[in-house]
Amino acid sequence: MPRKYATPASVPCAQCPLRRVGAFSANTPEEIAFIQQLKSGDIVLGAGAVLSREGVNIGQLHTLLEGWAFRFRTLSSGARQILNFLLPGDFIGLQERLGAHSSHGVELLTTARLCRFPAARLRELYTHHPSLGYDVTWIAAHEELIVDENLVSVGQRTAMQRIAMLLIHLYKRACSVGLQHPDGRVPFPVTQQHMADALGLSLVHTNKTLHRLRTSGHFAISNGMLALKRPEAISRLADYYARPLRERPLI
Amino acid sequence: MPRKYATPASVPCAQCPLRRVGAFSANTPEEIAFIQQLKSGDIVLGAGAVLSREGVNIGQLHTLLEGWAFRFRTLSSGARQILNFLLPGDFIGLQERLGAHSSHGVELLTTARLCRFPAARLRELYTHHPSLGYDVTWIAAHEELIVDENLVSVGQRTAMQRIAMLLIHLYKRACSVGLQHPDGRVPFPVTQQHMADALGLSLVHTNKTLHRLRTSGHFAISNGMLALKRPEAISRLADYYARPLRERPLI
DNA sequence: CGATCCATTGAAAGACTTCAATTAATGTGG
DNA sequence: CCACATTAATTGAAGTCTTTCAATGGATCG
Repeated sequence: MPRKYATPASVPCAQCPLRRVGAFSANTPEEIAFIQQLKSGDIVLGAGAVLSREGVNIGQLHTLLEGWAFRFRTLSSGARQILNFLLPGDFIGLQERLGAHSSHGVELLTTARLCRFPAARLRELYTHHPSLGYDVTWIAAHEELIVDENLVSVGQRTAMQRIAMLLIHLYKRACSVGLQHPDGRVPFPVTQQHMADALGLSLVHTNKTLHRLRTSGHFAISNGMLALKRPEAISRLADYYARPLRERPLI
Repeated sequence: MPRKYATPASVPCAQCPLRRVGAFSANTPEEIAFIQQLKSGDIVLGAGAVLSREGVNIGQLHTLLEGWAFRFRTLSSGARQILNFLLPGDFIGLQERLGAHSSHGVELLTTARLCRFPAARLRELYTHHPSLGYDVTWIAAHEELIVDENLVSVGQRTAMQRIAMLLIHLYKRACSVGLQHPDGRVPFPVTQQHMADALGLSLVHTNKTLHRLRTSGHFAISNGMLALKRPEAISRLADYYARPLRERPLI
């Protein structure tokens, strides 16, 4: 059930822990102060909570501070397509147009902490700090690239390749925001059903394919942690070319 | 071969024919004048021309004025995934980051006329006209929704549904920019190979499925024109819910 | 210690792909 | 304007990847 936890003390944006992981581009003190006053507060939601439903517009924008989530769409048959996974630093809600119904839902994979802004104030960002407006466009375009990548997988790769792709891709993304443990493992709160829904595969086939990949020593999952035994082999298998990671904006 | 036609006289933005079809939101004369001086000119390319290649950044942004195009990615196996189709009014190049390699290519389906801007000047839009910057974000987010829709099709719909979806979707989009003829038909410069590449299907299966849809009287294609005989039946088949069309920005 | 969620397996059925050719349509050059 | 070349559309048949059906095992939790 979507438990909403007591609102924790809101961390000041200037001290935002995300800004220390090095994945994000720096902002001026003025910009950070502006973001700060835009922010209406932090919220914490439990695993499985639905941040927003399909067809409903919550009028709020979020930045994921901690935890994982995903964007999805459901067909009338009940089939669900996961559009992309959301990790710390990701911005949520740009696709919702003011006053329009949202075409997708957002659900949390883990307990998560989010930073909240009223969507109605997004415009202020553009008028007061054009450079932040530019950043928001960057963020939107970047998320589209991730969806592109998923579409390529689902449309052109075999089940084995899709799974390899998902593993390596999420692994890299997790690492990029500092989630990697000293032993090289990263948290992996994704069930096989989630993987199936993201990759356009049945649960059964996902399980069997995953099993073969695991048996052949490509990866291991235990206690919700993912270890990639042979990253190069997985990358090759998935036909994955890592684009050099660049600093990205954080709002 | 990518023939580049002689550069035609550039149409002034204030007289842009696209602004008359009613699908686009109005801009102030100042905004239009600003866009005008940003524009480096019109170009016309022939069908099959490659506007930009995967891995290459052309440093140019375009608005498609006339004609059709598509964005795509190719795997090392040679398999190609069409990410989305581009129709008049669509903006091209937002996913390319300055200095970064492009992850996808753009190819023309028909002879097309495009309006060109230097990508390096995009920032000026935000500083001089924040509202246009906001529009650009809108455009990026909107294109993502279209890719989302494609991903849902490829991941969750049957071959029959995918094709129905593609037909109805492109039909509506073509209508929205005034391409509909009095008899209800719209131009349809998409080959079966393009459909297959967009839907993650083989050419053979695309052909056979298309054949069944045509035989059952759902649609007809002749002379590069598409007629939808029973739009409701196709929509139902595809599990397609049309979102109300709203005016969208044009840059 | 049930209840519930997630992972696992075997077997049968089916949707879609691949292979291989043929036919239709479109375009080019002489 | 016809002949030849090329691209696009069709069709049949065999093969396979993936799905669906049906159960079972494991882990977590109040």
